[in-house]
Amino acid sequence: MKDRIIENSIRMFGEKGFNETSIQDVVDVLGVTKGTFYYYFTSKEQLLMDIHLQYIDNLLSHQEKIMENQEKDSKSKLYEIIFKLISDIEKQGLSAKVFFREMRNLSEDHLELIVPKREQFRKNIQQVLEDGIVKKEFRSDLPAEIVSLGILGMANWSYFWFNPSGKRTDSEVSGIFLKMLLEGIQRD
Amino acid sequence: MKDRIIENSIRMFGEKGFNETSIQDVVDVLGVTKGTFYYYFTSKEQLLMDIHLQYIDNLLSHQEKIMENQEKDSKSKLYEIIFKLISDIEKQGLSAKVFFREMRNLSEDHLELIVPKREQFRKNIQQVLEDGIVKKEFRSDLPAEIVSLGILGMANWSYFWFNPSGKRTDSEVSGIFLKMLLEGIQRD
Amino acid sequence: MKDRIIENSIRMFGEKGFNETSIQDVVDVLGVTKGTFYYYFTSKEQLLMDIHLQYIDNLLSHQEKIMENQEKDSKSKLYEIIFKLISDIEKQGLSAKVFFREMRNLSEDHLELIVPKREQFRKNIQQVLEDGIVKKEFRSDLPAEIVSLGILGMANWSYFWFNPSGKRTDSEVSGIFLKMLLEGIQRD
Amino acid sequence: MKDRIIENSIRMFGEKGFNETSIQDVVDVLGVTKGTFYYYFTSKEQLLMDIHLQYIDNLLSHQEKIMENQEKDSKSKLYEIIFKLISDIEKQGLSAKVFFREMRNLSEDHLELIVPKREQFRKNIQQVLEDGIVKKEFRSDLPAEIVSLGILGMANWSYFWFNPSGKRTDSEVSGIFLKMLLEGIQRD
DNA sequence: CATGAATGAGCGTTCATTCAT
DNA sequence: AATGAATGAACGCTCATTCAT
Repeated sequence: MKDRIIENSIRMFGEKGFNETSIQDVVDVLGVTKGTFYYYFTSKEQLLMDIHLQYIDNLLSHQEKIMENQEKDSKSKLYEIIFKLISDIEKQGLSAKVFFREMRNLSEDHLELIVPKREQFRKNIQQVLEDGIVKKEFRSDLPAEIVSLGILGMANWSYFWFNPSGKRTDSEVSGIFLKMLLEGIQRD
Repeated sequence: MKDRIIENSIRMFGEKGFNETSIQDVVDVLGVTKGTFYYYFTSKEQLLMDIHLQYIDNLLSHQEKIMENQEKDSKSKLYEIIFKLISDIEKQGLSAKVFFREMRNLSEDHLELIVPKREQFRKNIQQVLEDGIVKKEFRSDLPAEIVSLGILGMANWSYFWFNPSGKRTDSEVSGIFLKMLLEGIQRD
Repeated sequence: MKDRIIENSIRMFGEKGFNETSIQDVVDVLGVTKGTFYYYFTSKEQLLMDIHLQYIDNLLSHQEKIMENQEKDSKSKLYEIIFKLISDIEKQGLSAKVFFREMRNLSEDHLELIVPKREQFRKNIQQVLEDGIVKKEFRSDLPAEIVSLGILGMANWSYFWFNPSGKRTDSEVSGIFLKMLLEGIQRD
Repeated sequence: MKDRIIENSIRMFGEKGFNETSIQDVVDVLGVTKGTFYYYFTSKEQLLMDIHLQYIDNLLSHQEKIMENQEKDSKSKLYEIIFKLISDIEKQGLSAKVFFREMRNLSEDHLELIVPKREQFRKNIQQVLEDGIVKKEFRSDLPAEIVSLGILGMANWSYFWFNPSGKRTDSEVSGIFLKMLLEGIQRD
């Protein structure tokens, strides 16, 4: 039941928004009553926190699996991270939507748990960049921190416009973004 | 008074969010009553629309001034557009925050006015890219549409992290982003 | 201006209702501001009172003119009173609507002025009936008070259904009502 | 609780009017909170609709029982219908008051349900009249439609003046009205 | 005469939350 | 494990009224 509530509310929060979806809305769909909800969750915000944790933990563990791979070079890792972000829109787009849009509805206490994880995700990208600089794959005159933020922006922003059933696939978009990043758009 | 209400609510909407700020909150700060608010605005959403219009119209008119300039090459124009977006965070960062975060609270009717303007802003970036391709400043094998979205993402995302009083200035960040974009991060 | 306000509000109160019509609505149509309204009227209810007075005074004075006529018999007078009520729907239907529907919005003090006039109107009908009984025009075994109330009900109720541009004219309906009243609907 | 709310609001709407009675007023009397009200009703208007339905359905079913009776002649049926209307003032006078006065506060959608029922009630009276004409109980030269409206007016209007504890009983008044109707007030 | 700004009280409604059963 | 009744605080909004200018 707890899982059913989570699944359902991801869908509803993603489609209508957290504030726009009442607990009544959620339980109505499941055919149970509000009492049931409060048996499994201490508050609406707690549910939101669960969704956030589930999403960022999955993302982080996936990212770490990519990073641990010793055989791949930094470019490949970068590609895979970007691809993961963009392809996630297709696979668990609503979770992502909730994650990016509704974080501000978390309590201070919960934010203190989520923000570092989010920051960790960015730092991992920065790590990939710095590794690549050391391995002479990437140029060394651009600060990895700002570059990582630029990459994240590019990828995350796609949640606002990327349409999985549109004319470009996730791997196409990821490919274009990687080329931009690596080679630049300037004509040689 | 109307202007005072707008200024104040930009600040409050930016800091706490649109839904999290009640009209009572807004008027309390100004020391007036709710009646006064409704003397100047027909609804809370109308106020949000006013803020949106003010922001996007300013952005668009500035962008168009940049684009009209015949003497500058496409690279310079790209830099100026990116710089405008990032430096705006300093000057009217809260307006930007409201614009990027609260659009979903606009009514259908109002969205029909805002969305095309927002899209126009992106199309203008695409135009700069396409001009650059024709003038052989930019490579021609990357689709200008996706690239424009990547640029927008990079720049807009900075609203979530760019700190005007942090260790990097707006022009530094813009410069780094431009270098990334033009030359790529790959080592030659 | 005062008259223009009255005329206009009769129309608006009649069409939309007293509570449903705001002073703003009224002054908007006239192209003036609320301040102007309060220059001419001390309150919204005062305006309603003026409308009531104007209507009932006109009705009463007309009724008294009918009653004073020495040449007419009681039947004719009854017909004329009923006809006046029903034909008024055509000529000043909205005033009548306001009068019948919105009286409850008058203050206690104002009601004390209107109710006796309204009661006077009924008593005058009763008087016509009693005169007719004395003159042997009407049967004497029906209490004139209850009969007068029945007549009033029949006539006033027509405000809810009588349509001046419908298939029956005001004089037709008045004629039918008079026949009912005088001769009864029973077959001899 | 739902029934207690309905009963109470009939009384309050009847005494003060629908618009003049706030939900706060209603729940205060019951010693509960507004939340409770909205647990049982979706809106204030929904409550009004419930009251209307309850009233007209009771009236119609009673009327139909009268009409089905094969043993009674049309005159008796007419009497019983009039008597039902007038005696109802005693038994559920406030419901009637609400029904006659507050219908305009129903929504379009709800009106579409109530108006035909109200019209059905009048049509049933017309039917009794037409049956009586066929059976030669009533004269045939008066249009049954207008006569039915006159009868309804007479009876309904009594809600504005009939006082159950006054000097005339409901059956007295009904009797007088029936005599008026059948025999007319004219002296033979 | 008329305006325009402001008030303040009230209203219908929503909704997360509680709790006895 | 789940229900259903109830709470209470807040919210967006309306509107008759006031008053300095």
